Amino acid sequence: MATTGRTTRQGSKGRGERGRRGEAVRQAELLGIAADLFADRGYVATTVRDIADAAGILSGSLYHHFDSKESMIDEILSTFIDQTLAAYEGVIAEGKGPKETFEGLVCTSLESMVESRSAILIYQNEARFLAAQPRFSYLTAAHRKFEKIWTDVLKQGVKTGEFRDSIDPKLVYRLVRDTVWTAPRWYRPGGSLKPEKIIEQYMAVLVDGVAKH
Amino acid sequence: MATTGRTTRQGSKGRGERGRRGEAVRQAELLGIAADLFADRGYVATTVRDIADAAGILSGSLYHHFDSKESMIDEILSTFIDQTLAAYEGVIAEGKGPKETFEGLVCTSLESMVESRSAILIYQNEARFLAAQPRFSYLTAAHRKFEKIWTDVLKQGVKTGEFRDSIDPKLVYRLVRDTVWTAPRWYRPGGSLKPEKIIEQYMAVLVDGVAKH
DNA sequence: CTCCTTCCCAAGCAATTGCTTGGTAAGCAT
DNA sequence: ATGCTTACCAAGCAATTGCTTGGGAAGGAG
Repeated sequence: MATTGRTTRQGSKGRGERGRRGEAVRQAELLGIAADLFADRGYVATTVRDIADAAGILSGSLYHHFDSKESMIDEILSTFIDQTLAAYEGVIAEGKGPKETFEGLVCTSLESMVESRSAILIYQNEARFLAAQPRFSYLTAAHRKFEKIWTDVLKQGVKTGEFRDSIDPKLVYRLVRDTVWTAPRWYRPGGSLKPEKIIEQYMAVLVDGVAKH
Repeated sequence: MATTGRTTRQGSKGRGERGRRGEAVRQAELLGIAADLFADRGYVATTVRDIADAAGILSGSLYHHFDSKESMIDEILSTFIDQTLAAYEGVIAEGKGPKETFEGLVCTSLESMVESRSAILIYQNEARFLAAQPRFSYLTAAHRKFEKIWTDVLKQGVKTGEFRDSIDPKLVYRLVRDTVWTAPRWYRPGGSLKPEKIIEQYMAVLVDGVAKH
């Protein structure tokens, strides 16, 4: 096991590449690699050796940049949540009506699939298990903020009469949330199915349903 | 629970049975325990010792009933898929119109939350990773059957004019599927939120949307 | 040049993993 | 009593896990 032929790490690239760059840059690089692996193998199933291999270094070397495997997923998730929360608040800040705001939230969520696909997948797949640990209590907090943002918009829409008053905001929030956050599971970046098409269809169904009126 | 409720196999009918009837009962019992653990800790994160502990036996004793941990999840998933496929085909067999059939499929899927909650969660969380292995190729096959059933109904509805002709059957199928299969993540059996309420709200949104017409 | 820091390798450790082996107590039939 | 089967325990093994330690090569600063 110890005598794998992988000991010569630099492939085509020379040592010169190992020049001095910002630590933050290298960290972000490694986090991107880790996020991709966590996303398509699962966090527990991904070993630190997997991550190191994908990065072209040895597993021990990862610990020069990170305290632990856990702090990697921590960084990935907290960054994603900060971004998402900021994006949502940006939509709210536009001060439009409930229907347009609702559409804006759906749109924003689906759009983030392109640049945050891995993070969304990790959040969807692992957050539920991680949230039990104190370290990841911010996940539960974020969850509540998300819920408030969405349900407020739905309630407002019912009040103004734009949304049907028979809807249960909490339940509809869950439906919509599950819908938009699960799309990255089958969405393939760069595929023939464009995000715009998905947004159009999802928006149409969520707002008007599948039935003809 | 650990009471040795020995099955009285007095009849001893066919010799082919070889007295394995008690074994099937115990197996189902252990599978239920394993399914619950897989569902709320994840398959990889659940150890065979966890399962054995929950069952009140030692980990090695599990291997009297199962070849491997993998064959446990295999059994759980294949059983779930068979049940679901049968239920879907039952709805189709009623021979109703597209809208009622669509509603029947949504209803059936959500209803299965009650008795197959763990299995749905496992299917949602682990199938994507497992499907890569040849042993679990039936997951991909089932996936295709599900897709055909749903999209056929949607296409039929467009043809009869009950559904809007602007919908993309494949995309809408994904939306609906993700929606109904993700609900078990937050649904709590025995809670105050009844499945009927969820079904009613989900049906309303998916068919008619949130907007007032 | 020398010193210091950065970023990595080489080796390995303690714990945990899925699973195996050999044995045994209990039930039932002959 | 004898023999067979069932369902378990007790012990442990090989592999893998996250992580640690000690060192070494490279480059900027003095």
